[in-house]
Amino acid sequence: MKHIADSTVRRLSLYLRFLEEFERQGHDTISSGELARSGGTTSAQVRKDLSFFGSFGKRGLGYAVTDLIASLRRILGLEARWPVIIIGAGKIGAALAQYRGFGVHGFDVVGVYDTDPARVGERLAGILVQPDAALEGDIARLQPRIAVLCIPGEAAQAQLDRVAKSGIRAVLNFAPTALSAPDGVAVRTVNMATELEVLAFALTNPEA
Amino acid sequence: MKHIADSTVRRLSLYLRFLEEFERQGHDTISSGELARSGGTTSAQVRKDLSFFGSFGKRGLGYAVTDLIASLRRILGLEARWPVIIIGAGKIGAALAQYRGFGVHGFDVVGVYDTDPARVGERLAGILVQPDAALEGDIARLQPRIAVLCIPGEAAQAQLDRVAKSGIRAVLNFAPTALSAPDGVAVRTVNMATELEVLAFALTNPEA
DNA sequence: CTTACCTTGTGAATGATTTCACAAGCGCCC
DNA sequence: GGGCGCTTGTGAAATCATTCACAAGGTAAG
Repeated sequence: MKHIADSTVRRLSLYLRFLEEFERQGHDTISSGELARSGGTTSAQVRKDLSFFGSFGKRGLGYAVTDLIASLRRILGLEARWPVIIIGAGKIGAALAQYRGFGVHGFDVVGVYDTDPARVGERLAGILVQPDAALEGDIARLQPRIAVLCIPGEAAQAQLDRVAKSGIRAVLNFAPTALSAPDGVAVRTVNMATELEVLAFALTNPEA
Repeated sequence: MKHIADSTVRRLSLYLRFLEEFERQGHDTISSGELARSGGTTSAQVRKDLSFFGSFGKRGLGYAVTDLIASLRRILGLEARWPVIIIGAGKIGAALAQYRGFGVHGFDVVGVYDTDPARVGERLAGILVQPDAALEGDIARLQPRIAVLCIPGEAAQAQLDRVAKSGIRAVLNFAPTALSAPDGVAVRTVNMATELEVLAFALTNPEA
């Protein structure tokens, strides 16, 4: 397959959000233009994004909402559910573990881990917090595909390397550090400081 | 000023993170190559990013760490502190309100708001949760420059429009919806579902 | 002072992404 | 069936971002 740009995949996910909303509102079909307006992009962009994966619309009519949802879910790899582990049961980790939107979108939290004995044994949304030492065994047993790191920056690289060694190939990092990703491991970092700084820049340079 | 790409600003923020770390480790100077290696980019990229704003290095020697930190902070608009309000004191809002990293990077949480009477009056990291109705008055009084939305998706657009009307020009959105930004308002959305879906796509299409 | 060695800053080249523009397809109505 | 209005899918063009490559400038040592 031709390489697909990250920006394209992000937009596909966004389109999926809107299509789900459109479906709830009872719409049967939608045009690239309507989808574009919801997502702040252009109709040509929508069509180009989809064209990388095939042809999903009917000329003159638009896209069948339900079919397009199914196609996008297949494209994004959401036909099966993805087991996820959360590493770190602090404020952010606990908030994520209890976030129901996770499950709605096809991701199941199958484990939560922490090094702090005071947190081990806590129950978060039906999951018992496990000791950090249980990680390798649980990865082998539960076969999670994605790890979410909710730990301090200084611990993040070590835990990334550790889960990578156990076979995890996708990591979502909330630690405020850039990580160097082991070969073949997809890492995405969500960094609050960076997001705020981009906003500060925008406020400081209104014209840029 | 020439328009600066979003990707450039994000990298500048990343460079700043590394430079702070380098400074702690006692380094006086750093070359574009070293900075690039830390941030997973190339030396030419580092130099090009900086060149949009001026000339900060010494040929043959590299960059003076402390000076470059100061320059980046000035470029990003971090010379003054930014007052921030958090709207929504649920799991995520409360976690953010208590996150110390906020303050470290020059952002001060000056208000937390919630519509739920049960949450109003709670104390989060020294801030009392205020009723939603106090929002307009507090914005006029406290002059926050950034609002962080930690509320359900269906409420997000309305609250965005509301704070925009009160004069807020930068919003960080944690609600799982794309928002249409009023004119002149910078909005950044952090969407967990999208991040996870990008990872699911990467796992499903290892070659893409 | 001169040479050897580094590293920056930056036009030019390349590569990637977005936008344009239009032929082709479909539904509907007469 | 033919014409009209609408919308897709897609090469080609334009724009935007990254990488290359090298002249210019600096340090250090002899």
